[in-house]
Amino acid sequence: MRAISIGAVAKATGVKVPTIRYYEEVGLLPAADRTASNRRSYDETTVRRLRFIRHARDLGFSVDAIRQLIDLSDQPDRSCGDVDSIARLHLADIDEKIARLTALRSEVERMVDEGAHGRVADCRVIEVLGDHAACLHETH
Amino acid sequence: MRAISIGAVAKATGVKVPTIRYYEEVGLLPAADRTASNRRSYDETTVRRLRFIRHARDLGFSVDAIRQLIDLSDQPDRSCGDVDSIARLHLADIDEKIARLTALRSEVERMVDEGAHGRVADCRVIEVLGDHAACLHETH
DNA sequence: GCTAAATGCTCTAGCGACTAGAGGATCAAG
DNA sequence: CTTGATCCTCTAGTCGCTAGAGCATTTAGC
Repeated sequence: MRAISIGAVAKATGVKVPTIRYYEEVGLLPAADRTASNRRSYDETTVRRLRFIRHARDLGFSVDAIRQLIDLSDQPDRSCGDVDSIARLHLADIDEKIARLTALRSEVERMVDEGAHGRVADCRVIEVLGDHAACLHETH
Repeated sequence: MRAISIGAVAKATGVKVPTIRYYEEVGLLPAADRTASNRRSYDETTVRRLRFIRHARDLGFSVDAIRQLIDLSDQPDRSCGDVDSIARLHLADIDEKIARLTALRSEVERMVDEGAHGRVADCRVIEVLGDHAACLHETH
């Protein structure tokens, strides 16, 4: 394996240099080997791990969830169940966010649909914001 | 108007005490009057304003957007157009978030639906995360 | 071989919207 | 008069980075 600089790793993975250092700091990446002049030196293993991390982040997994997934993927003989339940938890989380946003959306849309009147004094948006009773749902 | 303590305002609005102080700090609320012993002293005006703020926050408006809305609502003779466009911008923002989350959702669901195999070594979740090519969409 | 630009290093601070806690003053009820 | 609730300010932490200062080192062109 030949050595790769942090900049080259950044180019290869699309993860920015400071972000790579940050991932090291928070324990998503092991402390990198250093050259004689103290620069971080990587190999293909790190590039693969970073691609994994980036992909999981793109899918919205938290850094903490990714740490757990990495720990699990380092123990290939364990049951897949734990990995699966992390992913399912994340799915439930996404569902909740979508549901919440959809409820908000209808509320805000209703607000703007009631129309812009001439003056701020008659503005439905301001009025609705000031009076929770004007809302469809108790809980947004 | 009689004086209301910060705790009473918190109870009346559902906004926590430290959050009220924070809103003052960032300029959503004017600096409160103080009693002889330096405690914040409010009246009904603040309670109404805080309800407005809280409602807007519940609907996902940013503190910055709320600051603009408050400024506008203090000028009742202006056109309602600016208020309306803030709300419409927010609506577009919500739509974008929903679209993004929906795309993520399908990706993550597909991942967990491919099933938990016996060992982590065969786990589809780990595999998909490690290989972006296994995804439906180029951009999540 | 020399110089200048690029890249690397560490450290600190900032984003948004709070939340938590320390350490101290004051108030209200029994 | 004491006790507990409430209030004050200040600092630091949350999450996942991003930006910048102020250096050292490497690389490319000449």
